Amino acid sequence: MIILDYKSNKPIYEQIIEQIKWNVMRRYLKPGDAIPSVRKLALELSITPGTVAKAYQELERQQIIETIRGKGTFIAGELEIKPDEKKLVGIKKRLQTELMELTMMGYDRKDILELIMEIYEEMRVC
Amino acid sequence: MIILDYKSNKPIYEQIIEQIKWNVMRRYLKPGDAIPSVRKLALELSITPGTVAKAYQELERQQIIETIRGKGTFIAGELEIKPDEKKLVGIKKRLQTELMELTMMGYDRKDILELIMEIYEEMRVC
Amino acid sequence: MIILDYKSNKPIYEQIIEQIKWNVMRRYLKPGDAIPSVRKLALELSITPGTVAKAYQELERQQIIETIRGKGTFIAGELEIKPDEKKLVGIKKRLQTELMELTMMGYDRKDILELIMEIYEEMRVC
Amino acid sequence: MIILDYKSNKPIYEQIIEQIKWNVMRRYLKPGDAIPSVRKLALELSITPGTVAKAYQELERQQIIETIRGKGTFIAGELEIKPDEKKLVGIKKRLQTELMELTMMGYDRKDILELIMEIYEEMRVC
DNA sequence: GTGGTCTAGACCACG
DNA sequence: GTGGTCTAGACCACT
Repeated sequence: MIILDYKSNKPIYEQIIEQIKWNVMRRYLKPGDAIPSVRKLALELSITPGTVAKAYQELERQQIIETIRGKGTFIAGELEIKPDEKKLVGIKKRLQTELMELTMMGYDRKDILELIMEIYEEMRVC
Repeated sequence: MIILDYKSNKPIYEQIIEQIKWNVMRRYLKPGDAIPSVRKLALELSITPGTVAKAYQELERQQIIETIRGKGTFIAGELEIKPDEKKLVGIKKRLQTELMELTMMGYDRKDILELIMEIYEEMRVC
Repeated sequence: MIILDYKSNKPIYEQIIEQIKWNVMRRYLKPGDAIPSVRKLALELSITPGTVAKAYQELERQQIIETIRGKGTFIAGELEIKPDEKKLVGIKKRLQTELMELTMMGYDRKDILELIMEIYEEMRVC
Repeated sequence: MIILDYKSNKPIYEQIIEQIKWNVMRRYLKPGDAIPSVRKLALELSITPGTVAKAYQELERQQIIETIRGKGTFIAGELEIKPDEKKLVGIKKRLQTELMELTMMGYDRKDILELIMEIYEEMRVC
């Protein structure tokens, strides 16, 4: 199940990518599982097929899904967990920005760690 | 000193906002300090004054800076430190996204907390 | 329908903000209603899209409207109704100025209250 | 005594005009009373003489003060309280805008009248 | 199509 | 000198 937030600044297609990746990681979707066709998902989400197609293209580029012509789209074999230094640098930069905002809102070290823990737990449940 | 990354997807005016906030938080800029005029900073950064003005206006809206008509722009006296539920929700959402990315890269709870602490300490170095 | 007074000292973008707020308050625009696109309104009013965009961005910050990427702009679901101390101080200052002017024109307490009531009733006519 | 708010959007010279007019109306300044020279007031307020001069010019145009060459500047003879329809229309428009803002902040008829009364009483005291 | 960002100018009021 | 507003374009990402 994918839930979209149309008001978010995050593009719809990125939200789809993120949620499918998350489902794969949490093993709700396993290698070989079929995922809905572009049209079907587009209908389900009431968005244009182009947006879904864009998400699927990116997922295929990242080798998370595979499209088999005439058959459909499937979760790819195995996820590689490779430490990506470049990606980590980006994450750290963005985390730092958010931590700065929190600090300016009056959050101290304890508050921030508590918030992070809270978000982490919420995330594991969903 | 403000350094722009023209290749970043982050808008230039947001980069300016972030770096000025940063300088305020690290006490490089103190209440009452003047910041460069719109035109001067625009010249320095080789961008148009409009872009700098947009950044300054947003900073004023957030009460980080104050403009005095015909005089210039200055760091505001009191910093906010007011709880803003809406803003916090946005921050939490963005933090969750980053935490998800980390989890997908193999980070567990301990690793994440360590990373956050590391970023926090880097940030606090005054 | 928005009517601009080009001779007014009030900036065009503020006039747009005010009139849209006005229409929302009088229920001519209801939550979920679409408002004209930036370009369309700009054409209608014979102004540049940038000016309309500025008005829309301020309205979005005030959570009067919501923009959905690639779709358009809509009246927000919930209207604020949150006490904003800073904003109230500004309003009081401006009201005091007008009350002073009225007093200097010979209005006493009764006259002022009558005038306020008259303006209020005019405004409430839905 | 004149008190300036440098952070206000209201121009300094307008603040001076407003406060002198107010003092005249409240009879703290009576016809024939001398007011400080441009330079003296500028020194007192730590502003440039040009700004004071601008205020005095406007006050003279409105026949509230008179400049006698070589003698100084004085409060003019009698204030005419003439109902100025054009001015009243402007005041009503601005009052309506503020009332709209208050209504959108959740103020009802009673709240608004109370606020107006409160502002009116504060004004009479100062 | 939509809004968001940016450029390169201009004019204005203010001090 | 300062910031505020506006114009008339442009390019971009998203849907």
